Amino acid sequence: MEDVAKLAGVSHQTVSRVLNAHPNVSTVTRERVEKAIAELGYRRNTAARSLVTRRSQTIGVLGSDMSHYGPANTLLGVQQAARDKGYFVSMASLDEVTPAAIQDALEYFMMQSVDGIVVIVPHETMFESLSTINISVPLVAVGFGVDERLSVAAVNQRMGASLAVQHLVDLGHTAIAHVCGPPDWIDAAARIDGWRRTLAQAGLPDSVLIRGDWSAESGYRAGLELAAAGNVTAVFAANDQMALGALRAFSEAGLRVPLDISVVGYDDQPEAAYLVPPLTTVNQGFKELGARCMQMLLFDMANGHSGASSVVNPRLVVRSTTASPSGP
Amino acid sequence: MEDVAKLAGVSHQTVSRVLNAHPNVSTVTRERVEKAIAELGYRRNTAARSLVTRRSQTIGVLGSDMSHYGPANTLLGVQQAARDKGYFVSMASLDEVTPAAIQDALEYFMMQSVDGIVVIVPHETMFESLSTINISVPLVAVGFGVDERLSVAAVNQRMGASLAVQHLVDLGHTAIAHVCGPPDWIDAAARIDGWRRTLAQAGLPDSVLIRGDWSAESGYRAGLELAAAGNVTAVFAANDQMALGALRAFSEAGLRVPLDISVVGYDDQPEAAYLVPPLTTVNQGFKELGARCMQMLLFDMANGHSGASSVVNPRLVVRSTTASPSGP
DNA sequence: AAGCTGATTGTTAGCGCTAACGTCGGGGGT
DNA sequence: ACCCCCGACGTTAGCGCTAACAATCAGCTT
Repeated sequence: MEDVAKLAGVSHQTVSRVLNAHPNVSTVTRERVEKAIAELGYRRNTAARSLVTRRSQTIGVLGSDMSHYGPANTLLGVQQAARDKGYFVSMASLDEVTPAAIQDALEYFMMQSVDGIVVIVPHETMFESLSTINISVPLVAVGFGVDERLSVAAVNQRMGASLAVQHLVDLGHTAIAHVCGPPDWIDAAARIDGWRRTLAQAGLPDSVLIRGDWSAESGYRAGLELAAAGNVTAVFAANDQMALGALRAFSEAGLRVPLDISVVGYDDQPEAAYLVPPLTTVNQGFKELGARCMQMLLFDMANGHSGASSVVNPRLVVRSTTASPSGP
Repeated sequence: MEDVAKLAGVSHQTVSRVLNAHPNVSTVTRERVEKAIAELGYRRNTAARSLVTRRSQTIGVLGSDMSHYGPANTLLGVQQAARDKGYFVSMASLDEVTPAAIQDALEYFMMQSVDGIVVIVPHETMFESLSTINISVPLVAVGFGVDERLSVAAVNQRMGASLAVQHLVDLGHTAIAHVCGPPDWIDAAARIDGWRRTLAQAGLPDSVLIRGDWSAESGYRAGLELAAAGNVTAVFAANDQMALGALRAFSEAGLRVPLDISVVGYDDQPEAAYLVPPLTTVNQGFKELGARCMQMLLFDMANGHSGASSVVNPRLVVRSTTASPSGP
């Protein structure tokens, strides 16, 4: 930095002012300094800066289940948003979602003195752990229910489920099954709830609920089961993978989609549009979610813990796996 | 730190010595200091430490295609190894694998003054970019071919493919198709190569090669195609997803696995063991790969660029989708 | 007993940066 | 003409830590 100052014929402090976009620097000087910086390929030392500003410009992202579409994309969304805002992201991923592992990971982030933490661990267990653990930096949880002790950014899963189910109701379906995700997953529970409420609101009775595990395999099994029973005209699957499995099961069972049975997925994975037939599904907008996350975290970092929540609305994407039920 | 020193009745330097496990500290003093540290919940300031040691204890991990099993798990492996070695990991993921995006991400890491970089971008494009770009910290690339300009940690894909194909050859198969991954993916090319060489070594002619895109869908289509042609008794799929798709296609086509046709996958995803029938596949040992990566990076960080390479040997996992071909 | 050795501890000087304050000069009000 | 003010810089003092050196003392040797 001293070198830059010398080359530009100013003091190191003026260089600092230029770097920090301080107002009281004349245009001439600013340009001279910028030229010197470019010429020397100077980069400011993060450690020294952190030492005096007491901020690391780093946020920690705690994740789990990164092989799943949702968590993986949420991570990417957060990471991109952080980078856009000039933050670095440090990540730690949980092999097992236990209080001890969570504690360890948070301790790791504290060692690094991160400025804030984003938690992407969509399990009830995590929710419980967070209520007990007390951490000294702002923390935003992704995908949890609203809770005054926690700042939360989430996709409105109930609304997403509602969108899917209401779409089927509007088409005239009255028997709408749900293939849900595994227990302990918060999103799975929320989607079940949304499915149930929407049926109730439409004055329809509860329908078949089959437990899956997010995998295409489990969707396939559920599809076979539904095809055999033959008592529904539509299925709402809690993710696209399971919808894919169900589609295949129906095709094997000789059921035509959407003529004989309608299918709605959830996630809008890139493949969804290229399935045969293209899958009607629910888009969650992970980029947006990541951006909201950073926004909340920045707010909490500036103003202290808010306990606020930011909810992203999912969007129904109608493709070709849904239609009105054919006559009985 | 001064507080800890005061509480322990020593100088701040002695506290520093204890923290850095310096030899010349008496046991009594060490214990007193440790007690004081515990009592005050003291954590040493990373920024100040970095400022003087000139190391950030952070490595940057550049990744792409994190929704795929391979890259995602490599990242997890590296991340875990880094944490074990006391390093923090900062990540940046590429939306698109272009020289500009790569350059940007590396620049981002330089701003953060990472101590080293791990690149998990399994594309030919990345390899080309790395040859031109010159970066001032040690860099280890994952999964690339050996190149003296680059330090590389990789799974021996050719061997993995060989293991799979040789297993089929040993069972007596003579017509072994390959469903490969998309172009530009280094691993896909290496597996094709391994398949081809092993056939040649066994004195067998080249067989059917069908291009997939890693998705179950593409494996399914390939499976249908192979079933229709009926000219092979075994299939080696370049990943488990495609093997899964092929299994389904064969089942639809009335081919019994492994009686009528054998299938070998690649990756050993957790689901592989639970498919029906359980899938014979190749395990890549991502944990090990991550550990090797860190080992090489640490070496290069200590001794300057080595251009060495560390190769992890994959392991064939024989389950129930492979058997000797039935008579003609 | 003086001197040397080595183990243990304390003292000092930065690492590179920013915040706070000091300085300087030129323009406007009286 | 005088003063004051304010914008545009420079100077100084740390942020919390570690490396290098200085100091101390016990246990030896000569």
